[in-house]
Amino acid sequence: MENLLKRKKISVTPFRERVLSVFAKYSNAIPLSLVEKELKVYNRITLYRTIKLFLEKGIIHEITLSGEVSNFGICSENCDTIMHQHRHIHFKCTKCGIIYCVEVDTFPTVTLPGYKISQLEIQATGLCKNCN
Amino acid sequence: MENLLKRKKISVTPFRERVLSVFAKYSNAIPLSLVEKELKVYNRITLYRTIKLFLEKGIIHEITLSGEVSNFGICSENCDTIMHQHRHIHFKCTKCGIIYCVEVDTFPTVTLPGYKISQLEIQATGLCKNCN
DNA sequence: TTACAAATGCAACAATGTTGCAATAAAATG
DNA sequence: CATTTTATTGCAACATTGTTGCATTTGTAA
Repeated sequence: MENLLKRKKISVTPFRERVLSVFAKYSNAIPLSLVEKELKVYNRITLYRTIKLFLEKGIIHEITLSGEVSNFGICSENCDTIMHQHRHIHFKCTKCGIIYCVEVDTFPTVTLPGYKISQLEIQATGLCKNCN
Repeated sequence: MENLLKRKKISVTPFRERVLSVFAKYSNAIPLSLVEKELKVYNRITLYRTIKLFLEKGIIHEITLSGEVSNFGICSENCDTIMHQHRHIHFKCTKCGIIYCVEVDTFPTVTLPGYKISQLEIQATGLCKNCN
């Protein structure tokens, strides 16, 4: 936890560790409202700034599904400052509502004539392992 | 324009026709701010309600890319009230910033062991036809 | 342990989105 | 096509979400 912050070359503060531990507690992506609920006592402004910093440093990544609020999840190792890697698929279960980052062996490739695709983001909805 | 509203079984009003014509003017997806700019004179509340209604009725669909504001585009014919169909790929050009809905012949299929995928949404970033 | 840089919290604000309700306009009916 | 019914619009007021400047506090490195 503390190591992660040091590795990303940002100051280790109690608040940042608390925020990180919330993300660590959930293996899936969670909305800001849940982070706030888990923290119980917190400063809204500092939280916004922390989330923004974590996004910039590649500590967490944002998942936006149409018609949903943003969800945030801890990045896998291959994320970096310049670009978030998405070798996983964002999956939202229509029954339990949980948003998962599902790792896949073979990530689909798409070619669009005339276009140059540099990044691909796949978002699926349906039933998760538990609800299926 | 008027036909589309009638086909979707909602009242035809001057305001709705104006909003529709803005979407028709742009072949790609546009953010709310651009709709507002194009309308020039409008009521903010009515616009929100109109957008919400159009989304529900499958007249427009929402495109959410991580870190971006939502964009809206006119639905292709196969959208309906229950579910928006996405046989196209949402493409955001990193150079000009335009968001396109690119139709594809063969839409990728993804299988996740244990999961039941009912809908797939693909969002790509890179260079568009013009900027490439 | 001190000096410097960075993070935090407060106040104030800006942008975005929502609700109840009265006035108004569109649709349905005879 | 006039009238009734139903839906839409706009206002006021409010709720939520996100931002900025600045003083205070805390973390880091020497």
